[in-house]
Amino acid sequence: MRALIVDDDRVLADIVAFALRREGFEIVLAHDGTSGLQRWEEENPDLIILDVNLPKMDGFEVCRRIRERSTTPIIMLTVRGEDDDIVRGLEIGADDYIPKPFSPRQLVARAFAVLRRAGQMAAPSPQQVGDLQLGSNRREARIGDGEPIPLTPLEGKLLTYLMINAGQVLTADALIDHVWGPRGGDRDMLRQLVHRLRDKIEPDPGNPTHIKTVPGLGYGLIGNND
Amino acid sequence: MRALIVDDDRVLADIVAFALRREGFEIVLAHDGTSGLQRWEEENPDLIILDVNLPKMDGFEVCRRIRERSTTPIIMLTVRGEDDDIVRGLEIGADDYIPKPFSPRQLVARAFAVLRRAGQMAAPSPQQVGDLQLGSNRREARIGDGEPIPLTPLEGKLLTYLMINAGQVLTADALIDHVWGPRGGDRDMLRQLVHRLRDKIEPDPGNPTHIKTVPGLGYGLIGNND
DNA sequence: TTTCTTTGTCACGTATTTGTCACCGGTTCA
DNA sequence: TGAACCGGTGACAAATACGTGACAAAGAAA
Repeated sequence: MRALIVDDDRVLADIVAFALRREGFEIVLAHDGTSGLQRWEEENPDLIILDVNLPKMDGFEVCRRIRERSTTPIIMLTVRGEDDDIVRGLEIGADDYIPKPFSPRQLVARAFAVLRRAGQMAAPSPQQVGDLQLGSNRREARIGDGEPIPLTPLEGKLLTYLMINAGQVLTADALIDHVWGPRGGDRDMLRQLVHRLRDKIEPDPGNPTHIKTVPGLGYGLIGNND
Repeated sequence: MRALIVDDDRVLADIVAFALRREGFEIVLAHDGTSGLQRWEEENPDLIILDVNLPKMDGFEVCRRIRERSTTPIIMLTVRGEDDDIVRGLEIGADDYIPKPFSPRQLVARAFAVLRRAGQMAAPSPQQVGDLQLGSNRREARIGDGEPIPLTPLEGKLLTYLMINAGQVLTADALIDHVWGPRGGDRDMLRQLVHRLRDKIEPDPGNPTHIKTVPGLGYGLIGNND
């Protein structure tokens, strides 16, 4: 279980992180709205704790943007008494809100409650596709129960994205966008990256069993059901 | 089990002391902030009950100073309704708070709850990871049963944070944030700090067995299960 | 003050990672 | 048939990340 905490109050964020870690969560931290959104994309957490007041982009906006693309459970931290905030948050799609001040215990309890509710519908965030496993820090992969294979940052990014979308074919442009950002990469670089990744995770790189090529389109990770 | 009670209201302090004694605690009393801090250093209690309103140095300040050097559980006594106090207390690192007036039974229950939580974290993370031990004031480390190794304040801060998150890889930014605070440090400083810490706690600094580096990401303490 | 400890700054060597390019074989299409 | 295109591959260059040592600056202790 991985939780993303977005709060510009670093002390409070640390407290929350501490409380959740104690329950076995892995923690990803962000301290403003935009980087929160970014970390969400990169890390694909199972739970998001989101403060309302944030620099750069407020919690509502972050929540709204996440909801455009995902149903990851979101708990918002609001200032007590701001009923408008609460209503607005729930309208936008937050799963729960916790008014400050709160006890760490309360937060943990709500976190589990939200996850329990979500657990029935949400597909598990895919750390594993077929016999391919991705380490929690996205820096190592494992095939079956072989040795962990270290990945470079770009390789990790690519494989993460492929695994999240396992079974689908992703266009070259989409992959380039995600790995290098808009206007950051080109086909050559992607070809090279795929090549290097295959070298590591394909038993026979000349005859790939994980990353398939769809000529004229892009690449896809072969999922459990295709 | 030894509990330190810091409260200038001697009657209340006596009641608390009585309730805890009945549960088998040894009690240390202090009636103002500075002497509370002093008794904490001398007695190294397992639990601290800390009033907010104190002569000489208020409860927040005492709490903050203790947290600079230790994770001993702290329960703060606040005046009911002062939400700001509660938030501030938790931010500063208190483990729980009890609004006055409270029943002794409630206090005892919370004390045990806090201790239980603290005890749990003693197992997987905090003071000991693998053969690495951290002194309670986090100014010295020990490997196996070798000589204690003195640490500088920054080294202690870094190692503490790594130990709390043992087994997880922490990003360079997160580490910098935690050691120097926001916008306080840079990569160079972190590299140096890690270097110096390794010099002290790694038998062979060129081939680290405790602090592993994950290129492009950060560092992690190798835990009991990886 | 001097002295010692701790922390910050910088530069260098090395290894890793990433980007660039050229070439090859296969396919498509006129 | 052959030109154009696409993807796979290897070689190499550029950029970056780390570890390390030396030294300066800041701060604490004597």
